[in-house]
Parts: sequence; structure tokens; C-alpha cells
Amino acid sequence: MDMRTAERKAKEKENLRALILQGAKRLFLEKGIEQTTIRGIAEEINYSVGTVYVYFKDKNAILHALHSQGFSDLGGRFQVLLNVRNPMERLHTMGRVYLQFAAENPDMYNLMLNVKAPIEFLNTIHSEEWNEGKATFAALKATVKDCMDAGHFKGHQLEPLAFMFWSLVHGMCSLMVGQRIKGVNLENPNYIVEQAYGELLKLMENL
Amino acid sequence: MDMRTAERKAKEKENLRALILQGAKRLFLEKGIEQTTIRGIAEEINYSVGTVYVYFKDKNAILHALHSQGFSDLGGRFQVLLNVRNPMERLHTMGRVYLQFAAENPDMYNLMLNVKAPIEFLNTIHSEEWNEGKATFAALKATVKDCMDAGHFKGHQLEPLAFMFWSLVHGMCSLMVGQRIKGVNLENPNYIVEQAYGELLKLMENL
DNA sequence: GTATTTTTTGAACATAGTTCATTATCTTTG
DNA sequence: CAAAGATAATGAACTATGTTCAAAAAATAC
Repeated sequence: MDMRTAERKAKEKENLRALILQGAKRLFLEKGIEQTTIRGIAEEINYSVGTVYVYFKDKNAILHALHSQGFSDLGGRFQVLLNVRNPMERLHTMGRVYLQFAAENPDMYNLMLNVKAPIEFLNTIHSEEWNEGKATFAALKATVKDCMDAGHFKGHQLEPLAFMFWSLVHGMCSLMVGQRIKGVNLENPNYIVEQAYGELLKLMENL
Repeated sequence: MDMRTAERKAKEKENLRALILQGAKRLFLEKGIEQTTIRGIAEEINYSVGTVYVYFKDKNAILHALHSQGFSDLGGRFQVLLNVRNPMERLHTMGRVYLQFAAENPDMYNLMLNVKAPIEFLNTIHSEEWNEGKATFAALKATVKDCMDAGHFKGHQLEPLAFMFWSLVHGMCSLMVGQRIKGVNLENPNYIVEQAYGELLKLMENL
């Protein structure tokens, strides 16, 4: 095959893959994960069902790709942390950015951290590395390490401590996106996450 | 209809309802939520699909009933807390019991706190009260209140603080049952939850 | 311009949840 | 006890989904 032709074809392939993903994302954000069907995606971009399966092994592969985009978005938001010099303040801001991301993209957050599909996809192929999770947790660990290097959290262990912070913030997000907050009889359900995060900061004030 | 007959019929109805739930639970624990189908449940107990729909409005109703059983189980485990007099120790133990429950019943925990179905079921009917969640959170709040009455957590607010604890422990459980822990490159993934919980206790030592 | 390769197609299959007219069973009544 | 009436159980049928794959269409090579 001609060199230029091969190049162009590769590009077209990549474009169509991106188009499918774009359609999938549109449906996903608009109607949620349940209503995002292969037929729906195909129709959205005016291709046939079969074509979708040429570019993605199965539905899990599509959901994994969307989940990766979500982490990419989140990573972009973390860029603001580069401007925060004080490590403790950076840690606080990181939590706020994370919380805000989940609040603004509940379905996407759910896909990224709760839904089984993306992880199942990794298990069916052999590489099986959850790079998105690894990178995100590494960023958190790096920030906690900076805090410790600056003399905070004396007597604590880096990894378990970082995991604890992640769990705390993820727990709030998970309860939020899983709709387990309203219905639990809170005095002030709208602000509970902010208030609870404030309690954490209070706890950490002298550490 | 005869009084005795009506009574017996009511009992038979209740029995069949329980039988369906029992079959559903068996399938659910054995094969997970995806593989628990109405047809499977019907076959498991040697009834037809239609019968299942006589006793439950839809699949969400079944999943909601299972989710309630899960909370009932968890509530049973909390009984040990009655023997723990010191409120701070009671709070710690509560967290451990909760963590252990999730570790031993990952699919059930997922159904109780992450899966949409039980909440969707509540939304379709009108009562819409998430009693299980309310009761569980109330138990946590009561314990935190005892701690505060005993002079701990000065300067904190009860409800946000309790929500923070819940989020923290739930976050660990959620990452665990959502299989987001392995694959994140931890030094010691098997003990991370225990270690992280230990970090929390360390943080709380002087509060 | 024809042959070959690549890409796209959509009918067909398996499996879900759900409905409901029909059948079977049980209860009452004369 | 037998017929009529009420209640319970049934499973075929409908819709919708993920998935496959032989065939058609389009692009490329010769």
C-alpha cells in the first residue's frame, strides 16, 4: 500500500474512533450509562452497529475509553495546583478540585470510580494496568509527601495516610453520585459535603 | 372469605415472597448482580417468571428488598457496640465492624451503598424514605454525639463531623468493592485499609 | 478496467425485563 | 358435592439490548 494512503487511512481510522467516542460521550452525559446503547451511539453518528464493533471490542471497551477521558479532564483541573506553593494548602485545594469535579460530573465520576466496566475491560485484556488510577494516586501521594517533608503529619506513614485522604474525599463523592445523601435526614443536605470537608481541614489544622 | 382461610393465604403469600427473595439472594451472592435474572430466580425456586412479578413490581423492587436485608445484617453486627462503654472506643469499633462487613460482603455492600436500583425503587413509589440509610447514619451520629458529650471533638459540628467519618469509612469500602485498590500500585494492597484506618485513629488520638 | 484488499453494513442470534390473556387451583355457595 | 366465582400461577409474546458475521460496498493496487 502507498505510503501516503496508509498514513491517511490511519488518520481516518483514528478520526472515526474519536467520532464514536464523541457520540458515546454525548449520549452518556445526556442520558446516563443505562441509556447509552451501541445502537444509540451508531445512530448518533450515522454509522451502523457493526462499525462500532470494528473500532471497539465491546461496550466495556467504550466505557473504559470514556473513563480514561474523565481522568484526563480531572488531570487538567489539577493543573491549578502548580500555582499553590504551600504543600498543605495544595493538599486542601486538591481535595476541593476533586470534590468539585465529581459534583459537576456525577455520571462521569461514577464511571471512573464505581462502575465495574472499565476495570472489567482491563481484566479481559492482558496488560491490566489501571494507569489512570495509578497516576491520580501518585499525584496525591506526591502532595502528601511534600507536606511530610515540610514537617507535617509526624509519626504517620505516607501511603496509608494518602489512601486515607483519598478514601475520605472519594467517600463523599461516592455518596453524592450514588444519591445516598438526600434521604438520610440531614439538617442541611446541600452543604453537607462542604461542611464535612471543613471538619477535615479543622482536624488537620495542627498537624 | 373465611377468617382462617384469609389468614392462611396471607401467610402463604408472605412465604412465597420470602422464597423468591431467598432464591434471589442465593443467586446474587453466588453470581453477582448482573447474573441475577428474573428467569434465574424463578428457575431457582421452581416457579414461573410471571409469579415473580405477582410478588414484586419489578427487578428494582427485588434489589431494594435485598438491600434492606443487607442493612438488617449490618444492624445485627452493630449489636456488639452495646458492650463498648467508652464512646471513642465505640466509634472506633463501629468503623471496624462496618469495614469488616463490606470486606466480607462486597456485592451486598455495593448494592446497599452504590447501586442505583434500590434508590430508584424508592423514587418510583411515593413514600421515598431511605429508612435504612437514615437509621444507620442516626446510629453513627448518636455515637459521635456521645464522644462530643464526653468532651471530644471540641469546636466541631456534630452532623458534618459524623458525615465525614461515614465518608471516610465508606470511601475505603467503596474503593474496595469497586476494585479500585489493586492496580493503584500500592506497596501493601492487602493491608492498606487497616493501615489507613490506623492513620485515622492516630489523627484522632488527641481529640 | 479489473482484481484485491479494506471498510461498512444490517439481518440474525441470544438473552434481558416485562406484560397479560389463559389456565389451573382454591373457596364459596346452593 | 357440584357448579360458580374468586384467586393464583403460568409461559408465550413483546420490546430492547449486546454481539456476531457473511455479504455488500468502497477504496486501492496493478
